Amino acid sequence: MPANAALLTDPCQVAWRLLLTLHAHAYRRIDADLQRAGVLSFDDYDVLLTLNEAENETLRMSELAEAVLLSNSGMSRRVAALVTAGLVTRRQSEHDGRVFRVKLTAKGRKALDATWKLYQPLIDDVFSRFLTEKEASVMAGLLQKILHGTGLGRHRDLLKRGMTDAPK
Amino acid sequence: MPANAALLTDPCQVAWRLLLTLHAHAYRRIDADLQRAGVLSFDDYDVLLTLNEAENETLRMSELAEAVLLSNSGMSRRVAALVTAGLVTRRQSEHDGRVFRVKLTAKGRKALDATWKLYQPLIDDVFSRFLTEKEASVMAGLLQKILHGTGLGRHRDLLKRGMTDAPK
DNA sequence: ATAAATTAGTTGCGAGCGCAAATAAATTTC
DNA sequence: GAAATTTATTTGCGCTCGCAACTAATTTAT
Repeated sequence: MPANAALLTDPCQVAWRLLLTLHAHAYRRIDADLQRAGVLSFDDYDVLLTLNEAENETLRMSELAEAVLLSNSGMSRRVAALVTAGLVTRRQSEHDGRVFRVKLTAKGRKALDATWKLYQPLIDDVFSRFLTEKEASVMAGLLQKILHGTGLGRHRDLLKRGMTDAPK
Repeated sequence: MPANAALLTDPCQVAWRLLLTLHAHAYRRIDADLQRAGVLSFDDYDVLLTLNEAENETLRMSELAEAVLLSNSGMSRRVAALVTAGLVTRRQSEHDGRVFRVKLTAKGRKALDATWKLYQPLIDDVFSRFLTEKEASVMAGLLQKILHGTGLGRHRDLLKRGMTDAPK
């Protein structure tokens, strides 16, 4: 049984699989709790947070889609829902009629903060409280190293001096 | 901007978010590559791998669903598809007519191995190759610590002497 | 023994997603 | 400067999922 044996001996494989398992458990649990609390869904939170961190709190559809790893079509529908809910606005660019810029509304910012109040302790519940600050730093460093290595870590450079240079 | 500030300073929050980002990127990329190669999907692979690791290569529907974090209904449909594809069998228990046991077929085991041949280098591409063996061990240790802490790490105890005691 | 309650698994339904085709607005080509 | 190409975004369609309702099999209660 080659697959089995390799999994159990190689620490990389073990780490990879543990990462998958932890993500699955944590995501499911947090998403369920957020839904039960009646605040933003995990995925909507991600969109609004991305907007909140963006220059002027605006991004074009495609930028938003790429940032949260959603297809353009998926983002199109999701933004439509967020507009209906009054959490963002979506208006056509004046310079280029093809692009639509999405912007966080005051209500959206409020929803973001309200969700964060619940989200933060949930992260703690399933993740943070099992790590010392030092361990968390080590973990963050390793994750960042991997993300940076794949060439995909540039967009969301959260660590240290990450916020100073624009995503370009 | 409270949400923003907290994210950027607390290493736990940074680690958590990096984990989400890495998972999203890696999952998408691996899943796309597997699909392009025409082997098992990531999710089907997970089911078959779980069966492969199980005692006698059989599990009941609900055990399988819980192991891969899928709803019972979802597993019901997925197993139906796998049966059609000839990768597993599903037969009613003699002792208790309510339970159905799913079992890996020879063809299923073949598909598992074929997928693994492609899957392994993909894991390396997006994950393993950026870590030394020591770093991978550290990472695995931290992840395991968290999973164990949440009380959800017991089912899949991959590290060290994990395979000796049954899931109970 | 039979009715009520419990357990295992499956379907109806609505929601969200990605892919590919369609639309709309630039830009390039000739 | 009109036609062809390219770019940004939105719809059509089929797929998968989870929840709740359902069916079937077993256990418990009386």
